Amino acid sequence: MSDAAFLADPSPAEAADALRDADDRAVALYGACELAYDGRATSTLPVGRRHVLHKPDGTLLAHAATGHQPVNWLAPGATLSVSVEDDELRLHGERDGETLDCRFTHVSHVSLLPLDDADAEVSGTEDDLRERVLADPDLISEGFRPLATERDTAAGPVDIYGEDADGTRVVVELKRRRVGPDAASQLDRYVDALARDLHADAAVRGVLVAPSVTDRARHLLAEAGHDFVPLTP
Amino acid sequence: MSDAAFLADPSPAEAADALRDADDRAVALYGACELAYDGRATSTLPVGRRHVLHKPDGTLLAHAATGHQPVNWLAPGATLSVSVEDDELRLHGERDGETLDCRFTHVSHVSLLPLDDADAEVSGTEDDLRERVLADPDLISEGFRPLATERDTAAGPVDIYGEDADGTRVVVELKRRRVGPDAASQLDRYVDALARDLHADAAVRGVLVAPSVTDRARHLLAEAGHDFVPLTP
DNA sequence: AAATATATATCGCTA
DNA sequence: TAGCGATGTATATTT
Repeated sequence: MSDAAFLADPSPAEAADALRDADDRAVALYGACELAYDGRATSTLPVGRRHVLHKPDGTLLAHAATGHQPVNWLAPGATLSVSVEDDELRLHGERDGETLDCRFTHVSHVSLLPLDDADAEVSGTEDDLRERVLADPDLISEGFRPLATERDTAAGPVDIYGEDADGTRVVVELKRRRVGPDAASQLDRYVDALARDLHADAAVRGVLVAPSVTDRARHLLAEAGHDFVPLTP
Repeated sequence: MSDAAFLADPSPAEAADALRDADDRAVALYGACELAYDGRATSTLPVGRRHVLHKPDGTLLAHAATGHQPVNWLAPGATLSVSVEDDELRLHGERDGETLDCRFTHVSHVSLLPLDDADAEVSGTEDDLRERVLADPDLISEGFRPLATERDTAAGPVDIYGEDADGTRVVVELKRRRVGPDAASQLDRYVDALARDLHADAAVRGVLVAPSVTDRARHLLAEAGHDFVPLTP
């Protein structure tokens, strides 16, 4: 792969050439530009100083002064067109009917950056929580026996499906974070679906496993007769 | 605000000084670094070439070759500590019990970038959809009369609350995108809650407004007796 | 390609 | 501050 390269105060044509010669390098642009997105919604931004990053996978990110999120972007897979019109650098990204246009009134800096890809090994996810429950099923309730993970139902796959000490079928829904009403509804859908899958009169117990639960979710769980088991990943 | 500044091949100490002198400017670093995140989860990445952006609001973003999402990050509000140890630049970000450490084995480039903030005017949102329905309530059903928006219930605020041509109470839930089972459950919660708020025997009709629905969601709606109105923002 | 659920989601609003 | 829902959510997995 080519080396990193940096251009200070390039002309629009030089900036355009840099973008075209990027190969597998990411391109970071700094300058003043106007942004216009159209696709899932429509958004325009007046000229302002931004940091624009184009990755070799087509990702296009325009960052303003604040926030984790780019102020405008295109997801991976976009194709970029570069041109110079009226002595201005213009980027036109397109992907799946979405477009993002950047009109640079001034380009202050262009960097060509070889970046390494890397999958971060993340732990503390819902998968880890599941491993923990499977390793010690008594965490759910004394004598709980897991029978399957990702068991399919009409409502979708259930995190853990198993049996109580007294033979009652149990649906376990795992959440790594404090849960709200959505998780209670989700568990409810699974329990309903499983009860039908089995038999009209089959008793199915629902268990929500999470670090904690909001009041409203606790209420929903109680109403539906489901249990909550506090457990932190 | 200070001007933009660019440093090529800075020493670790020079890079650290640049970060400390950033004032209200964002700092973009390019080089090889090892990343370690700990907080809501745990993640480590071996040394690799990355693009790291630190914004004046504390946001810290580390980008690898692919993807919209940073490979590691801290949300706005983080505080950054900069140091040089073993002749290496080290960043330590901290926020609300979360930490992100960047150990640079080599810094190739540092930029100090004044960025403008900007709120993008976005159209095509759920708010726009609501305006459209309020302007032409017949879109819901012939003779529908909106009575309130964001009407509070025990389950949360309802998008639009109103009355049918025949006086039946109606709960309208708006979605700007194709909806799945979650939206059907949400509408169901609202309808249940409103029926209780009013009277035990009050009939409440649920209407989901969205461009389209998935099969499973359609089933859930049908089971609960709710209606679907196709409408694209 | 479509559907479904997760995420270190982030962001904005409201009580 | 916590809860709650929207987001141009992105991303992974499975069908």
